[in-house]
Amino acid sequence: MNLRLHNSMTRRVEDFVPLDPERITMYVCGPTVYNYIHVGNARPAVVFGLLARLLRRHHKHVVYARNITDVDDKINAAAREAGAPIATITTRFAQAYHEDLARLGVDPPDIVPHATAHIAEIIAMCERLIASGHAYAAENHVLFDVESYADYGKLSGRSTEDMIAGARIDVAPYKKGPGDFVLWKPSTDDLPGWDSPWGRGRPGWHIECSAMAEAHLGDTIDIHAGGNDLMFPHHENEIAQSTCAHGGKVFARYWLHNGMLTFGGRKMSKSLGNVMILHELLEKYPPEVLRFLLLRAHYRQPLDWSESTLAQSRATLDGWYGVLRDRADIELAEDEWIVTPDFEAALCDDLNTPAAFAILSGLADEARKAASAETRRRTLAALLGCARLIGLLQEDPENWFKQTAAGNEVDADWVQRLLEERVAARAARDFSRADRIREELAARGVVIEDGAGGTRWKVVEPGQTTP
RNA sequence: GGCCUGGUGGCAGAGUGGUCAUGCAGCGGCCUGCAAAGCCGCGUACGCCGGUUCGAUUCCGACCCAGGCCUCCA
Repeated sequence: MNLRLHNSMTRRVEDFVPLDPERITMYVCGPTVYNYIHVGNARPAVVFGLLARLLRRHHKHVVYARNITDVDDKINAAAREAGAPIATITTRFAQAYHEDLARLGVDPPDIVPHATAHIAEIIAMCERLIASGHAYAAENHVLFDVESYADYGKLSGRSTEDMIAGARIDVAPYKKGPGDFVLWKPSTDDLPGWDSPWGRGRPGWHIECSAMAEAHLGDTIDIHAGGNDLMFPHHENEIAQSTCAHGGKVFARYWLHNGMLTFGGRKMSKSLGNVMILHELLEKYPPEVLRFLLLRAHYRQPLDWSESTLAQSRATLDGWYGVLRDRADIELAEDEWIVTPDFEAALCDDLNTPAAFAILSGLADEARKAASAETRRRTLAALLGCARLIGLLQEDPENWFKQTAAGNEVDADWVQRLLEERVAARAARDFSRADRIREELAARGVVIEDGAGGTRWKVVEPGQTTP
């Protein structure tokens, strides 16, 4: 495998060469757990989860950490609003996060560090940064001194002057420089807090990732990934903290950033209110449709979420499942499934999932049309193997076509009864009656197909929007 | 205003200096009692203007447009 990845730090696609081939380390920024996530938040988990899967195919020891940030002012606000303890909120939504992602076919990471379990490490890192002159305490805060780190701004491509020119930062009086950011801040009695050398307080936003990456993965990690909206200030600040806390050692060797999901042409974001909640989408759509849609565009590109793209995704998967259903006579054990070199090469080319799907379509085509039984068998094994790698076509083909959307429950016995009546009508050449039965089924979203082996049926989305 | 992406056929979406992406939708045909599914066939797509080149959608420059970051954000 020749894996190539786009490194945001250099802005180019580079060969991935691990620091230690015996232990590959990857850190992905996870959610702040104060509510259900929206699909946009699921994109990095899906995309970089796929990357982890790819890495594991060729490296014995991949250590993949994806954190849970469970201390944050938004959590405090959510807890107050719900009248519930903070831990109730964070536990509930962290669990929902893991469950919802599992349904999307995302493998759990090796390590899921929680910020509140690393307060000692956070405090220790603050102390080290103060001792080395990169941070200072002021009015019960600890702040990072941006001026002390010459490379500050390198990842996001901005200079300290640019940032000051932006001037939208509220400059607190205790800050030495306007760009300095908080590592530790004081807590009032009603807020969660921990004792520290600077009084009772809590960590600022960025320090937890630096502390957790260090604790679990080491000073220098291979891959650090997240949404491109985190490049500044979150990742920039992580780099500053970690690099300075580690005597100038490189923090992350490859920075990967996924593009944003858009909805109605705008970034899907909580502040704009144009979000689609993953938990709710999973009630309405087969999870593979959501997963496929998330992988249909290259991960660095923006991806628009719409009824149309959902319908197109469903239609494409229907086509592939149709092949599986028509080839159900071929017995293939899972260990006979294979991943073709071109499919893997597409994924290894900076996760070019659209190219990989083009290959999958070709395999589906061959599996259906191949003249020889041997070729059909081989291409079907490839279709299943490649699809499994990318996390699709894992459902039973018959069930796939009978999946119902919420509010469109179909009684299979009822369908069966009508189909039998229709068989009788057709045998009697009473076609008008047969057609009335078909229309009755169609009204409930059931489409029937007469074939050599009898009549089969499938459910389509009621009121499905035509792309 | 600064920094950064991107503008590809009806829609979605890869890619490339010189025959092909791919998917969805559509159209014609075969098949079917009729459909559906399947099969066969069908589309002078690369924002605009210049430049480089034998040749540019692909490289360079200007312009227009869209989006992202600069504030919490995947």
